[in-house]
Amino acid sequence: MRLSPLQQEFVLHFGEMGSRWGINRTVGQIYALLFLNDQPLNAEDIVARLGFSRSNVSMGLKELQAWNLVRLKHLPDDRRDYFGTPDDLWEIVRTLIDERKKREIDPTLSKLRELQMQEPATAEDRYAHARIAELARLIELLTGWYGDMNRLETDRLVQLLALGATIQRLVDKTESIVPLPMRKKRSAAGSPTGSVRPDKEG
Amino acid sequence: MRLSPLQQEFVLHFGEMGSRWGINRTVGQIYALLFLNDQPLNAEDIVARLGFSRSNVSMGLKELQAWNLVRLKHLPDDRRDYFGTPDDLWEIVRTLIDERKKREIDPTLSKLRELQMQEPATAEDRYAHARIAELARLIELLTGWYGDMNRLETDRLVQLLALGATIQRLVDKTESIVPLPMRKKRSAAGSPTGSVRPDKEG
DNA sequence: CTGTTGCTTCAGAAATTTCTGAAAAACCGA
DNA sequence: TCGGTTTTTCAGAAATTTCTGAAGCAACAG
Repeated sequence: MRLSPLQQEFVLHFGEMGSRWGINRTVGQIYALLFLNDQPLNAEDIVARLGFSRSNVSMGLKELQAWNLVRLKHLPDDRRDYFGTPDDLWEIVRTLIDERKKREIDPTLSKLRELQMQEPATAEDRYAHARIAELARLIELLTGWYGDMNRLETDRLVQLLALGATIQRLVDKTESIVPLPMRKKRSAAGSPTGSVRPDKEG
Repeated sequence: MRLSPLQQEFVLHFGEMGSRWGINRTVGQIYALLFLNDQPLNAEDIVARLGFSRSNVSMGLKELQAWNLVRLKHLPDDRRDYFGTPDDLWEIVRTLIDERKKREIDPTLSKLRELQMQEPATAEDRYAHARIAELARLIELLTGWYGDMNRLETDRLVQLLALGATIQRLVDKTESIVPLPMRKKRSAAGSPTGSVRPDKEG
Protein backbone atom coordinates (compact mmCIF):
# COMPACT_ATOMS: atom_id res chain seq x y z
CA MET A 1 0.00 0.00 0.00
CA ARG A 2 1.71 3.14 -1.26
CA LEU A 3 -0.03 5.91 0.67
CA SER A 4 0.79 8.67 3.11
CA PRO A 5 0.29 7.61 6.74
CA LEU A 6 -2.76 9.85 6.94
CA GLN A 7 -4.43 8.24 3.97
CA GLN A 8 -3.29 4.79 4.92
CA GLU A 9 -4.80 4.92 8.38
CA PHE A 10 -8.05 6.32 7.12
CA VAL A 11 -8.32 3.74 4.38
CA LEU A 12 -7.60 0.86 6.70
CA HIS A 13 -10.06 2.10 9.28
CA PHE A 14 -12.84 2.38 6.76
CA GLY A 15 -12.10 -0.99 5.30
CA GLU A 16 -12.51 -2.36 8.79
CA MET A 17 -15.70 -0.46 9.47
CA GLY A 18 -17.16 -1.29 6.12
CA SER A 19 -16.85 -4.97 6.81
CA ARG A 20 -18.82 -4.56 10.03
CA TRP A 21 -21.62 -3.03 7.98
CA GLY A 22 -21.76 -5.80 5.45
CA ILE A 23 -19.52 -4.05 2.98
CA ASN A 24 -16.60 -5.90 1.51
CA ARG A 25 -13.37 -4.70 3.06
CA THR A 26 -11.64 -3.85 -0.19
CA VAL A 27 -14.67 -2.03 -1.52
CA GLY A 28 -14.61 0.07 1.62
CA GLN A 29 -10.95 0.82 1.10
CA ILE A 30 -11.45 1.82 -2.49
CA TYR A 31 -14.22 4.14 -1.47
CA ALA A 32 -12.16 5.64 1.34
CA LEU A 33 -9.32 6.27 -1.06
CA LEU A 34 -11.53 8.02 -3.57
CA PHE A 35 -13.13 10.00 -0.79
CA LEU A 36 -9.78 11.43 0.27
CA ASN A 37 -8.66 12.39 -3.21
CA ASP A 38 -9.50 15.64 -4.84
CA GLN A 39 -8.63 14.32 -8.26
CA PRO A 40 -10.56 11.33 -9.56
CA LEU A 41 -8.54 8.14 -9.89
CA ASN A 42 -8.50 5.42 -12.50
CA ALA A 43 -8.37 1.70 -11.85
CA GLU A 44 -4.62 1.49 -12.24
CA ASP A 45 -4.11 4.32 -9.75
CA ILE A 46 -6.12 2.33 -7.26
CA VAL A 47 -4.19 -0.86 -7.95
CA ALA A 48 -0.94 1.06 -7.44
CA ARG A 49 -2.03 2.56 -4.14
CA LEU A 50 -3.95 -0.27 -2.51
CA GLY A 51 -2.11 -3.16 -4.06
CA PHE A 52 -4.87 -5.52 -4.96
CA SER A 53 -5.52 -7.13 -8.26
CA ARG A 54 -6.86 -5.29 -11.23
CA SER A 55 -9.89 -7.55 -11.39
CA ASN A 56 -10.71 -6.98 -7.76
CA VAL A 57 -10.61 -3.23 -8.31
CA SER A 58 -12.85 -3.61 -11.32
CA MET A 59 -15.41 -5.51 -9.27
CA GLY A 60 -15.15 -3.09 -6.39
CA LEU A 61 -15.80 -0.14 -8.65
CA LYS A 62 -18.72 -1.91 -10.21
CA GLU A 63 -20.16 -2.44 -6.75
CA LEU A 64 -19.67 1.20 -5.82
CA GLN A 65 -21.34 2.28 -9.02
CA ALA A 66 -24.28 0.02 -8.30
CA TRP A 67 -24.58 1.80 -4.99
CA ASN A 68 -24.40 5.19 -6.68
CA LEU A 69 -21.56 6.09 -4.37
CA VAL A 70 -19.07 6.97 -7.02
CA ARG A 71 -18.93 9.21 -10.05
CA LEU A 72 -17.53 8.16 -13.37
CA LYS A 73 -15.48 10.90 -15.02
CA HIS A 74 -13.36 11.30 -18.10
CA LEU A 75 -10.31 13.38 -18.80
CA PRO A 76 -9.64 14.83 -22.24
CA ASP A 77 -7.52 12.57 -24.48
CA ASP A 78 -7.64 9.73 -22.02
CA ARG A 79 -10.09 6.95 -22.48
CA ARG A 80 -9.63 5.40 -19.10
CA ASP A 81 -12.45 5.64 -16.55
CA TYR A 82 -11.82 7.91 -13.60
CA PHE A 83 -13.77 7.80 -10.39
CA GLY A 84 -14.45 10.28 -7.66
CA THR A 85 -16.86 10.87 -4.80
CA PRO A 86 -19.28 13.78 -4.47
CA ASP A 87 -17.79 16.91 -2.94
CA ASP A 88 -20.86 17.34 -0.80
CA LEU A 89 -20.87 15.00 2.19
CA TRP A 90 -24.60 15.32 2.63
CA GLU A 91 -25.10 13.97 -0.80
CA ILE A 92 -23.09 10.94 0.24
CA VAL A 93 -25.11 10.44 3.39
CA ARG A 94 -28.33 10.72 1.46
CA THR A 95 -27.19 8.23 -1.12
CA LEU A 96 -26.13 5.77 1.53
CA ILE A 97 -29.46 5.95 3.29
CA ASP A 98 -31.49 5.91 0.10
CA GLU A 99 -29.75 2.84 -1.21
CA ARG A 100 -29.95 0.93 2.02
CA LYS A 101 -33.59 1.84 2.31
CA LYS A 102 -34.26 0.69 -1.21
CA ARG A 103 -32.47 -2.63 -0.74
CA GLU A 104 -33.29 -3.54 2.81
CA ILE A 105 -36.00 -1.49 4.43
CA ASP A 106 -38.49 -1.39 1.57
CA PRO A 107 -38.39 -5.12 0.88
CA THR A 108 -38.73 -5.76 4.60
CA LEU A 109 -41.78 -3.58 4.76
CA SER A 110 -43.31 -5.43 1.81
CA LYS A 111 -42.63 -8.71 3.52
CA LEU A 112 -44.20 -7.52 6.75
CA ARG A 113 -47.30 -6.34 4.93
CA GLU A 114 -47.49 -9.63 3.13
CA LEU A 115 -47.29 -11.46 6.44
CA GLN A 116 -50.01 -9.28 7.84
CA MET A 117 -52.34 -10.71 5.21
CA GLN A 118 -51.99 -14.19 6.67
CA GLU A 119 -54.69 -14.96 9.18
CA PRO A 120 -53.09 -16.06 12.44
CA ALA A 121 -54.22 -19.57 13.32
CA THR A 122 -52.91 -20.29 16.81
CA ALA A 123 -52.66 -18.08 19.86
CA GLU A 124 -48.91 -17.94 19.36
CA ASP A 125 -49.40 -16.73 15.84
CA ARG A 126 -51.82 -14.12 17.05
CA TYR A 127 -49.12 -12.59 19.18
CA ALA A 128 -46.58 -12.85 16.38
CA HIS A 129 -49.04 -11.20 14.05
CA ALA A 130 -49.46 -8.28 16.41
CA ARG A 131 -45.72 -7.90 16.83
CA ILE A 132 -45.29 -7.82 13.09
CA ALA A 133 -47.98 -5.18 12.73
CA GLU A 134 -46.32 -3.10 15.40
CA LEU A 135 -42.97 -3.37 13.69
CA ALA A 136 -44.45 -2.39 10.36
CA ARG A 137 -46.02 0.68 11.94
CA LEU A 138 -42.72 1.70 13.42
CA ILE A 139 -40.83 1.30 10.17
CA GLU A 140 -43.51 3.27 8.36
CA LEU A 141 -43.20 6.08 10.85
CA LEU A 142 -39.44 6.20 10.50
CA THR A 143 -39.33 5.96 6.73
CA GLY A 144 -42.12 8.53 6.42
CA TRP A 145 -40.14 10.88 8.59
CA TYR A 146 -36.99 10.21 6.63
CA GLY A 147 -38.80 10.90 3.37
CA ASP A 148 -39.88 14.25 4.74
CA MET A 149 -36.43 15.15 5.96
CA ASN A 150 -34.83 14.08 2.77
CA ARG A 151 -36.98 16.48 0.82
CA LEU A 152 -35.52 19.44 2.71
CA GLU A 153 -32.63 21.44 1.35
CA THR A 154 -29.38 20.63 3.08
CA ASP A 155 -29.17 23.98 4.84
CA ARG A 156 -32.60 23.51 6.31
CA LEU A 157 -31.80 20.00 7.35
CA VAL A 158 -28.61 21.06 9.07
CA GLN A 159 -30.49 23.81 10.81
CA LEU A 160 -33.01 21.34 12.18
CA LEU A 161 -30.36 18.89 13.28
CA ALA A 162 -28.44 21.62 15.02
CA LEU A 163 -31.55 22.57 16.93
CA GLY A 164 -31.61 19.13 18.44
CA ALA A 165 -33.87 18.78 21.43
CA THR A 166 -34.53 22.51 21.45
CA ILE A 167 -37.15 21.83 18.84
CA GLN A 168 -39.21 20.11 21.50
CA ARG A 169 -39.74 23.29 23.44
CA LEU A 170 -40.75 25.02 20.26
CA VAL A 171 -43.38 22.39 19.58
CA ASP A 172 -44.69 22.54 23.13
CA LYS A 173 -45.05 26.29 23.04
CA THR A 174 -46.87 26.31 19.73
CA GLU A 175 -49.02 23.39 20.71
CA SER A 176 -50.47 25.26 23.66
CA ILE A 177 -51.64 28.07 21.37
CA VAL A 178 -52.53 26.35 18.12
CA PRO A 179 -53.59 22.69 17.97
CA LEU A 180 -50.89 20.52 16.41
CA PRO A 181 -51.10 20.32 12.63
CA MET A 182 -51.44 16.63 12.06
CA ARG A 183 -50.21 14.61 9.11
CA LYS A 184 -52.45 12.91 6.55
CA LYS A 185 -52.89 9.55 8.29
CA ARG A 186 -53.81 10.12 11.90
CA SER A 187 -54.15 7.00 14.00
CA ALA A 188 -57.35 6.32 15.90
CA ALA A 189 -56.15 7.05 19.38
CA GLY A 190 -52.91 5.60 20.72
CA SER A 191 -49.36 6.34 19.70
CA PRO A 192 -48.33 4.94 16.32
CA THR A 193 -46.71 2.03 18.03
CA GLY A 194 -49.07 1.22 20.85
CA SER A 195 -47.72 -1.83 22.62
CA VAL A 196 -49.19 -5.23 21.96
CA ARG A 197 -49.34 -5.85 25.67
CA PRO A 198 -50.55 -2.57 27.21
CA ASP A 199 -48.66 -3.30 30.38
CA LYS A 200 -47.03 -6.35 31.82
CA GLU A 201 -43.45 -7.38 32.51
CA GLY A 202 -42.38 -8.45 35.96
CA MET B 1 -37.41 -25.77 11.30
CA ARG B 2 -40.60 -26.46 13.22
CA LEU B 3 -42.51 -23.19 12.99
CA SER B 4 -45.80 -21.86 11.70
CA PRO B 5 -45.51 -20.43 8.18
CA LEU B 6 -45.91 -16.94 9.61
CA GLN B 7 -43.04 -17.31 12.02
CA GLN B 8 -40.94 -19.23 9.54
CA GLU B 9 -41.13 -16.55 6.87
CA PHE B 10 -40.39 -13.80 9.32
CA VAL B 11 -37.45 -15.64 10.81
CA LEU B 12 -35.94 -16.44 7.44
CA HIS B 13 -36.36 -12.90 6.22
CA PHE B 14 -34.62 -11.45 9.23
CA GLY B 15 -31.82 -13.94 9.03
CA GLU B 16 -31.31 -12.77 5.49
CA MET B 17 -31.47 -9.09 6.37
CA GLY B 18 -29.26 -9.50 9.38
CA SER B 19 -26.51 -10.92 7.27
CA ARG B 20 -26.62 -7.86 5.03
CA TRP B 21 -26.02 -5.73 8.11
CA GLY B 22 -23.05 -7.67 9.30
CA ILE B 23 -25.05 -9.85 11.65
CA ASN B 24 -24.61 -13.56 11.55
CA ARG B 25 -27.59 -15.19 9.86
CA THR B 26 -28.38 -17.59 12.67
CA VAL B 27 -28.08 -14.88 15.28
CA GLY B 28 -30.61 -12.88 13.29
CA GLN B 29 -32.92 -15.86 13.18
CA ILE B 30 -32.67 -16.46 16.90
CA TYR B 31 -33.48 -12.87 17.56
CA ALA B 32 -36.41 -12.89 15.16
CA LEU B 33 -37.78 -15.97 16.86
CA LEU B 34 -37.56 -14.44 20.31
CA PHE B 35 -39.08 -11.26 18.98
CA LEU B 36 -42.19 -13.08 17.81
CA ASN B 37 -42.71 -15.00 21.02
CA ASP B 38 -44.63 -13.69 23.94
CA GLN B 39 -43.15 -16.28 26.26
CA PRO B 40 -39.39 -16.33 26.70
CA LEU B 41 -37.63 -19.37 25.27
CA ASN B 42 -34.76 -21.48 26.51
CA ALA B 43 -31.88 -22.76 24.43
CA GLU B 44 -33.48 -26.14 23.79
CA ASP B 45 -36.68 -24.49 22.59
CA ILE B 46 -34.61 -22.61 20.07
CA VAL B 47 -32.75 -25.71 18.98
CA ALA B 48 -36.08 -27.49 18.52
CA ARG B 49 -37.56 -24.70 16.42
CA LEU B 50 -34.64 -23.53 14.33
CA GLY B 51 -32.78 -26.80 14.12
CA PHE B 52 -29.22 -25.76 14.62
CA SER B 53 -26.76 -27.13 17.10
CA ARG B 54 -26.94 -26.46 20.78
CA SER B 55 -23.51 -24.85 20.75
CA ASN B 56 -24.45 -22.54 17.94
CA VAL B 57 -27.49 -21.40 19.87
CA SER B 58 -25.36 -20.84 22.93
CA MET B 59 -22.99 -18.64 20.99
CA GLY B 60 -25.82 -16.80 19.31
CA LEU B 61 -27.42 -16.00 22.63
CA LYS B 62 -24.13 -14.85 24.03
CA GLU B 63 -23.78 -12.50 21.09
CA LEU B 64 -27.29 -11.15 21.56
CA GLN B 65 -26.61 -10.60 25.23
CA ALA B 66 -23.42 -8.73 24.42
CA TRP B 67 -25.54 -6.48 22.26
CA ASN B 68 -28.07 -6.01 25.01
CA LEU B 69 -30.77 -7.12 22.65
CA VAL B 70 -32.11 -9.90 24.76
CA ARG B 71 -33.34 -10.33 28.31
CA LEU B 72 -32.40 -13.22 30.50
CA LYS B 73 -35.30 -14.53 32.54
CA HIS B 74 -35.96 -17.36 34.94
CA LEU B 75 -39.04 -19.40 35.67
CA PRO B 76 -39.72 -20.74 39.14
CA ASP B 77 -38.35 -24.24 39.76
CA ASP B 78 -36.48 -24.28 36.47
CA ARG B 79 -32.86 -23.45 36.36
CA ARG B 80 -32.57 -23.14 32.61
CA ASP B 81 -32.03 -19.69 31.12
CA TYR B 82 -34.94 -18.20 29.25
CA PHE B 83 -34.65 -15.34 26.81
CA GLY B 84 -37.04 -12.73 25.53
CA THR B 85 -36.99 -9.37 23.79
CA PRO B 86 -38.31 -6.11 25.22
CA ASP B 87 -42.01 -5.54 24.72
CA ASP B 88 -41.36 -1.96 23.72
CA LEU B 89 -40.12 -1.69 20.15
CA TRP B 90 -38.63 1.71 20.76
CA GLU B 91 -36.42 0.26 23.41
CA ILE B 92 -35.15 -2.17 20.81
CA VAL B 93 -34.47 0.57 18.30
CA ARG B 94 -32.65 2.61 20.89
CA THR B 95 -30.52 -0.32 21.94
CA LEU B 96 -29.62 -1.12 18.37
CA ILE B 97 -28.53 2.42 17.65
CA ASP B 98 -26.74 2.87 20.96
CA GLU B 99 -24.74 -0.29 20.51
CA ARG B 100 -23.80 0.41 16.93
CA LYS B 101 -22.82 3.91 17.90
CA LYS B 102 -20.67 2.65 20.73
CA ARG B 103 -18.92 0.05 18.60
CA GLU B 104 -18.59 1.78 15.27
CA ILE B 105 -19.35 5.47 15.29
CA ASP B 106 -17.51 6.46 18.44
CA PRO B 107 -14.28 4.66 17.55
CA THR B 108 -14.47 6.16 14.08
CA LEU B 109 -14.81 9.62 15.52
CA SER B 110 -11.79 9.03 17.76
CA LYS B 111 -9.81 7.87 14.80
CA LEU B 112 -10.80 10.91 12.78
CA ARG B 113 -9.81 13.24 15.58
CA GLU B 114 -6.53 11.42 15.94
CA LEU B 115 -5.89 11.85 12.22
CA GLN B 116 -6.70 15.52 12.48
CA MET B 117 -3.72 15.88 14.80
CA GLN B 118 -1.34 14.81 12.05
CA GLU B 119 0.06 17.75 10.15
CA PRO B 120 -0.59 17.28 6.46
CA ALA B 121 2.70 17.23 4.55
CA THR B 122 1.82 17.23 0.87
CA ALA B 123 -0.87 19.07 -1.04
CA GLU B 124 -2.72 15.79 -1.43
CA ASP B 125 -2.68 15.28 2.31
CA ARG B 126 -3.92 18.79 2.82
CA TYR B 127 -7.05 17.96 0.91
CA ALA B 128 -7.45 14.62 2.68
CA HIS B 129 -7.06 16.41 5.98
CA ALA B 130 -9.83 18.82 5.13
CA ARG B 131 -12.11 16.00 4.02
CA ILE B 132 -11.51 14.19 7.28
CA ALA B 133 -12.29 17.32 9.27
CA GLU B 134 -15.48 17.78 7.31
CA LEU B 135 -16.51 14.21 7.93
CA ALA B 136 -15.80 14.50 11.64
CA ARG B 137 -17.97 17.62 11.83
CA LEU B 138 -20.81 15.85 10.13
CA ILE B 139 -20.65 12.84 12.40
CA GLU B 140 -20.54 15.11 15.42
CA LEU B 141 -23.63 16.91 14.22
CA LEU B 142 -25.51 13.69 13.70
CA THR B 143 -24.47 12.02 16.93
CA GLY B 144 -25.16 15.22 18.86
CA TRP B 145 -28.63 15.31 17.39
CA TYR B 146 -29.15 11.66 18.13
CA GLY B 147 -28.07 12.15 21.72
CA ASP B 148 -30.66 14.90 22.07
CA MET B 149 -33.42 12.84 20.53
CA ASN B 150 -32.54 9.83 22.59
CA ARG B 151 -33.02 11.80 25.75
CA LEU B 152 -36.66 12.46 24.88
CA GLU B 153 -39.44 10.29 26.20
CA THR B 154 -40.79 7.95 23.59
CA ASP B 155 -44.12 9.73 23.28
CA ARG B 156 -42.39 13.00 22.60
CA LEU B 157 -40.09 11.40 20.11
CA VAL B 158 -42.97 9.81 18.24
CA GLN B 159 -44.74 13.12 18.21
CA LEU B 160 -41.75 14.82 16.64
CA LEU B 161 -41.29 12.09 14.06
CA ALA B 162 -44.95 12.22 13.14
CA LEU B 163 -44.65 15.94 12.54
CA GLY B 164 -42.09 15.26 9.84
CA ALA B 165 -41.38 18.19 7.59
CA THR B 166 -44.18 20.16 9.19
CA ILE B 167 -41.70 21.05 11.87
CA GLN B 168 -39.86 23.15 9.34
CA ARG B 169 -42.74 25.60 8.97
CA LEU B 170 -42.91 25.87 12.71
CA VAL B 171 -39.26 26.77 12.90
CA ASP B 172 -39.57 29.30 10.10
CA LYS B 173 -42.50 31.01 11.72
CA THR B 174 -40.85 31.25 15.11
CA GLU B 175 -37.57 32.29 13.60
CA SER B 176 -39.10 35.39 12.06
CA ILE B 177 -40.28 36.53 15.49
CA VAL B 178 -37.64 35.31 17.91
CA PRO B 179 -34.01 34.74 16.83
CA LEU B 180 -33.14 31.06 16.70
CA PRO B 181 -32.03 29.64 20.04
CA MET B 182 -28.60 28.31 19.21
CA ARG B 183 -26.81 25.38 20.76
CA LYS B 184 -23.65 25.57 22.91
CA LYS B 185 -21.01 25.36 20.18
CA ARG B 186 -21.89 27.78 17.39
CA SER B 187 -19.65 27.60 14.33
CA ALA B 188 -17.85 30.71 13.11
CA ALA B 189 -19.82 31.39 9.98
CA GLY B 190 -20.53 28.63 7.48
CA SER B 191 -22.76 25.63 7.81
CA PRO B 192 -21.41 22.85 10.02
CA THR B 193 -20.16 21.07 6.97
CA GLY B 194 -18.94 23.84 4.73
CA SER B 195 -17.51 22.20 1.64
CA VAL B 196 -13.78 21.87 1.20
CA ARG B 197 -14.16 23.10 -2.33
CA PRO B 198 -16.71 25.94 -2.20
CA ASP B 199 -17.79 25.25 -5.74
CA LYS B 200 -16.37 23.29 -8.59
CA GLU B 201 -17.43 20.17 -10.47
CA GLY B 202 -17.66 20.14 -14.24
C1' DC C 1 -7.93 -5.65 -40.62
C1' DT C 2 -4.47 -5.63 -36.78
C1' DG C 3 -2.38 -4.30 -32.58
C1' DT C 4 -2.96 -1.82 -28.44
C1' DT C 5 -5.25 -0.35 -24.45
C1' DG C 6 -8.54 -0.80 -20.95
C1' DC C 7 -12.49 -3.04 -18.84
C1' DT C 8 -15.10 -7.22 -17.45
C1' DT C 9 -15.98 -11.97 -16.53
C1' DC C 10 -15.32 -16.13 -14.33
C1' DA C 11 -13.47 -20.60 -12.47
C1' DG C 12 -10.90 -21.89 -9.02
C1' DA C 13 -7.64 -20.61 -4.98
C1' DA C 14 -7.31 -18.40 -0.70
C1' DA C 15 -9.14 -16.44 3.26
C1' DT C 16 -12.67 -15.79 6.45
C1' DT C 17 -16.70 -16.87 8.87
C1' DT C 18 -19.88 -19.93 10.66
C1' DC C 19 -21.20 -24.17 12.65
C1' DT C 20 -20.66 -28.54 15.03
C1' DG C 21 -19.64 -32.33 18.30
C1' DA C 22 -17.01 -33.43 22.04
C1' DA C 23 -15.25 -32.12 26.15
C1' DA C 24 -14.97 -29.14 29.99
C1' DA C 25 -16.90 -26.12 33.25
C1' DA C 26 -20.51 -24.33 36.20
C1' DC C 27 -24.22 -25.04 39.00
C1' DC C 28 -27.17 -27.30 42.13
C1' DG C 29 -29.54 -30.54 45.27
C1' DA C 30 -28.92 -34.40 48.07
C1' DT D 1 -18.72 -35.19 47.99
C1' DC D 2 -21.35 -37.02 43.98
C1' DG D 3 -24.54 -37.25 40.03
C1' DG D 4 -27.45 -35.00 37.17
C1' DT D 5 -28.47 -31.02 34.48
C1' DT D 6 -27.37 -26.93 31.81
C1' DT D 7 -24.21 -23.84 29.68
C1' DT D 8 -19.73 -22.71 27.64
C1' DT D 9 -15.62 -23.44 25.10
C1' DC D 10 -12.97 -24.71 21.36
C1' DA D 11 -10.57 -27.29 17.56
C1' DG D 12 -11.59 -28.62 13.36
C1' DA D 13 -15.22 -29.25 9.49
C1' DA D 14 -18.22 -27.01 6.47
C1' DA D 15 -19.88 -23.19 4.15
C1' DT D 16 -19.44 -18.76 2.39
C1' DT D 17 -17.12 -14.84 0.76
C1' DT D 18 -13.41 -12.66 -1.30
C1' DC D 19 -9.68 -12.38 -4.43
C1' DT D 20 -6.86 -13.57 -8.38
C1' DG D 21 -4.93 -14.65 -12.98
C1' DA D 22 -6.19 -15.83 -17.34
C1' DA D 23 -9.12 -15.28 -20.96
C1' DG D 24 -12.40 -12.64 -23.44
C1' DC D 25 -14.53 -8.48 -25.03
C1' DA D 26 -14.89 -3.69 -26.64
C1' DA D 27 -13.21 0.51 -28.36
C1' DC D 28 -10.10 2.69 -30.94
C1' DA D 29 -5.94 4.19 -33.95
C1' DG D 30 -3.29 3.24 -37.67
